[in-house]
Amino acid sequence: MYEIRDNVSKHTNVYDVLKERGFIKQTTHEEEIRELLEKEKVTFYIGFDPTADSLHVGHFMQVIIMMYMQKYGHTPIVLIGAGTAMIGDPSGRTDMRQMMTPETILENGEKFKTTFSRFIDFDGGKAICENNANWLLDLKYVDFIRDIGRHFSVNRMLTAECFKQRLETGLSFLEFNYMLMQGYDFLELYRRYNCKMEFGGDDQWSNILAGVDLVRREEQEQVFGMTFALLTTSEGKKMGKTQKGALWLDAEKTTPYEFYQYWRNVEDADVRTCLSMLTFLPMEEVEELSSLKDAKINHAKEILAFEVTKLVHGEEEANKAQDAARALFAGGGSMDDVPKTVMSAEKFDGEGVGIVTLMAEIKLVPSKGEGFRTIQQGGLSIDGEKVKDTKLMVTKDMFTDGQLLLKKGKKTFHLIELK
RNA sequence: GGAUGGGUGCCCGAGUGGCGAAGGGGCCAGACUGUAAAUCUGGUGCCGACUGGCAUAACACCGCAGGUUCGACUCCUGCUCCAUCCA
Repeated sequence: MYEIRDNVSKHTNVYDVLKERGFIKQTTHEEEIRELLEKEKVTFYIGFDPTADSLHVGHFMQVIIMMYMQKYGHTPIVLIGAGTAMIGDPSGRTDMRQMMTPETILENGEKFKTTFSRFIDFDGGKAICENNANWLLDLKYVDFIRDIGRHFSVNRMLTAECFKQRLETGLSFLEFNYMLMQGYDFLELYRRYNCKMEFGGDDQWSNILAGVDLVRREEQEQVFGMTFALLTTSEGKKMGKTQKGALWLDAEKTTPYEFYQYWRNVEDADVRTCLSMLTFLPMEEVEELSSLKDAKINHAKEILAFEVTKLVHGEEEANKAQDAARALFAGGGSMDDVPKTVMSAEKFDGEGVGIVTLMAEIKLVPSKGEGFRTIQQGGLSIDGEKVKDTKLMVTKDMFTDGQLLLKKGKKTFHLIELK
């Protein structure tokens, strides 16, 4: 469990804290929300559809919001969307999501739950974990459209931002229903837990409004919604995407070292946003670090990378990742935690192993063809020396203390260790 | 159900008988640098240890299956999926 320190902000109202950090994008009622958060302990919810087997950085932003809310005394409901995942949210998509089997959805949901409990305290009702499969799957079609469907105007839905794109490329009735499902979630949570707010990424705005509306119509009660900026680069591209796909929180899918490197390499222009939204450093410190210029900003990036890695993978892993990065890029330091493969020494007896074969074997390149190309283009070095010959045989005597460091391109390192 | 248009490599997208398929994006590498950006250059089917091999070996040769042809992404037939309009 990660604890947010008290010095994170001078503000006492979490609304001001979130505002200060640049999270808030749209609100249904700004003043009322601020006031409510000031006066009351509020129960709020954020939904997560288990469409993958690990959370990614986009989800993580939402988790951070919940951490802030919890720190300031409010009660988060983590809503696992096993029910809604059966439908698939069309928001911001140009094509339909692939249908998922209930088994995968269930499994993913379980993994989500474990991850959440690393950041949010579920003890003694301080947070609640719910699953909308609990009510959505048992709905009766006719009852549902009579009771809930009647509150939704198709005319209005069609004008909603989230369907705009899909009206051009095609939208099935299945997906069209997503909004009703999500709206209904809010109603259920209001009834069960007196949940008064729904938060989400800015792409969830239409869905959130649907819920706020529905609760008002069904219960004659005012509830609230708020969306948060999506994590984007200064050029508006989504952050947290790597060539391999998303940047996952699960160490199996994205190693702490890779995770660290991602943040170590963000663009100068994005340092501020990242520090502010993804770390709990006090704002003065954020300002100070992000105002560093030229090469000095690397210092800020190092802190960013360390802090975010620490948050996600713990201090020990963060230290290891940092040590490894320093050893590789700055020279010196411990090579213990550099990405590596241990291989048996006999393998390198006699003729040895072809360099390209070796590269492919340790997954430094996806195919041997790529390996040849890399070497031909001068993209590979061994222990700091550029490899010119694609026919190079790697033998035992090339290792120093049983280690050999391969470097592909500028930033990809891999250590081979003999055993 | 009918009519029309369309399915091309990671993505977008050209191509109407010689294509391992233009162009762009992305990605990889080189130069410059600060593990940044921008810019410029090269590369990007697979295999491989080489100026070679492979589509009767594959995830992967232009949606799938046949046919015409010396030769098919290109022509023909059937199927399938998508979009638009009509019912």
